[in-house]
Amino acid sequence: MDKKSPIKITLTERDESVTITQWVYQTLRNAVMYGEILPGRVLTIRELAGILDVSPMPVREALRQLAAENALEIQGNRRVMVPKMTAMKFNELCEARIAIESHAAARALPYIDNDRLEQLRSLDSLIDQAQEEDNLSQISILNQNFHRSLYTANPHQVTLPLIESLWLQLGPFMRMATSELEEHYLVDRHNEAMSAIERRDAYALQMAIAADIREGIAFAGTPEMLHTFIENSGH
Amino acid sequence: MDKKSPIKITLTERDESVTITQWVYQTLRNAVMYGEILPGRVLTIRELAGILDVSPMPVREALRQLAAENALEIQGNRRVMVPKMTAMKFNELCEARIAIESHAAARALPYIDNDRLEQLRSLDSLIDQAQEEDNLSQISILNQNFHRSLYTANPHQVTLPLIESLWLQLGPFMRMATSELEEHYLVDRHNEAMSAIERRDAYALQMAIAADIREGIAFAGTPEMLHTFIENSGH
DNA sequence: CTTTATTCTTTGTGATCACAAAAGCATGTA
DNA sequence: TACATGCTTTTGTGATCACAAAGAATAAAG
Repeated sequence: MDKKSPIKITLTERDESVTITQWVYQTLRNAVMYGEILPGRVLTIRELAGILDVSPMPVREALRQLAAENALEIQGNRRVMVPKMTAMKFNELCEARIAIESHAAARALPYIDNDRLEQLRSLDSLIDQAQEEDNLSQISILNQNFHRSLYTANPHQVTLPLIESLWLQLGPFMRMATSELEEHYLVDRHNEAMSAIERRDAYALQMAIAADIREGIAFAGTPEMLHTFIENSGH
Repeated sequence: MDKKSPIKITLTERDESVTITQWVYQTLRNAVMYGEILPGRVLTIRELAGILDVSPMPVREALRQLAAENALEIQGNRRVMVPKMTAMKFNELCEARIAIESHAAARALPYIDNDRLEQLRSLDSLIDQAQEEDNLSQISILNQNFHRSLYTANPHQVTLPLIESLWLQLGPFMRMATSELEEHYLVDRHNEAMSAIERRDAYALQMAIAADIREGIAFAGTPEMLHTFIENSGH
């Protein structure tokens, strides 16, 4: 029955107020994000429908949406798979993150009021706390929240969906990166960012965000780590 | 029957080799791109299915895909509409274009070989030609092709889908912009870009691309033009 | 043993239907 | 006039089915 790797997807309780399609979408999105599905794995509608115990219809819609967000790849022969990663593509994704996110940060800066600043401070200290506790997955989540909170300060925000698409494509590697974070995190870039925000220094903020991204993914960029990853991608 | 504006969508012959969903997707995408559907207009699956003379199913899928690409907006109450434009949002979209596209151009530069260079030159001269003939819609299309051809030189390209999403959101305004292009196009930025490419000067290329985008949309950014646009958006 | 041809199975696509939620609409009340 | 209330219609969601194309497996031929 299950030719390929059996696919173990973390299932969460479905909130009644949410449509089945939305639930399937979130479930699959998390599965991709957390690397639960190997790159290169071919996904079939009926198989996923069986695993998630829903009809094929919501799966169809969720897959199409994820494909549109570049989280999944539609092969010429109308088949869907998790895209494979390469060292070069990984590099491009990181550089794209830096370009877009530092831009988004600078564009958000004028809109940061006291409430937002307080929220960012709170997230910052939560990250420090999680870092002391070595709670790696928590760090990863809080870090994303920090970035998101920063960018969404801009009420005319248009880049966040693009940024989220990049996060989704980097997926498991963003987590991988944080797994060795402590050793290399010599400078707390978030504190730098906070200070730049308080001084209303757009350029310094961009530098801090760029450094934060670059340092957070530096190791994943090292040959060893990438190699293990690309190997899994290969087949 | 038709409560709102009747929706006049340009229909093209459907190629047999293409799925109905893909054809519907392209048709609706063009309709949004060319401003055939007013912003704020609520779209219903069945209405579109009737207009396009297909079953509701392909329309459902196409709508979801376009929504994922930020071409359409899903309101809280599971309804789909063409997003309204505001002056601020328009500005954000333009600035985002500049940030991402100049980045994409710089990243593509090392990969531009002679074939690509020749292709760009050819497009450049076609644009000059269309400009002499005042063929505005042709200019708009060729201009997009020029940008696309430049960015896709990079074989590890990851930003093009994001850029296309921005183009889609700017949609009709990119055309609007070109309608007064001739008067303001004092400097041919494409020639500047070509020259930068030949000199392998990444910084100059970025500046040329940024200027090209900024000048191409400058008038749309003027109060008058935006006002007429936002008025239509308003209701 | 390898390669080609044929059958059988799997899978995406698209159509149709049932249902519940949302929207529209008319009527009634302050 | 403005706002609430009950009814009707519209609409998105999700399930099921038929079908053609793609894949996999088996058989036949070199």
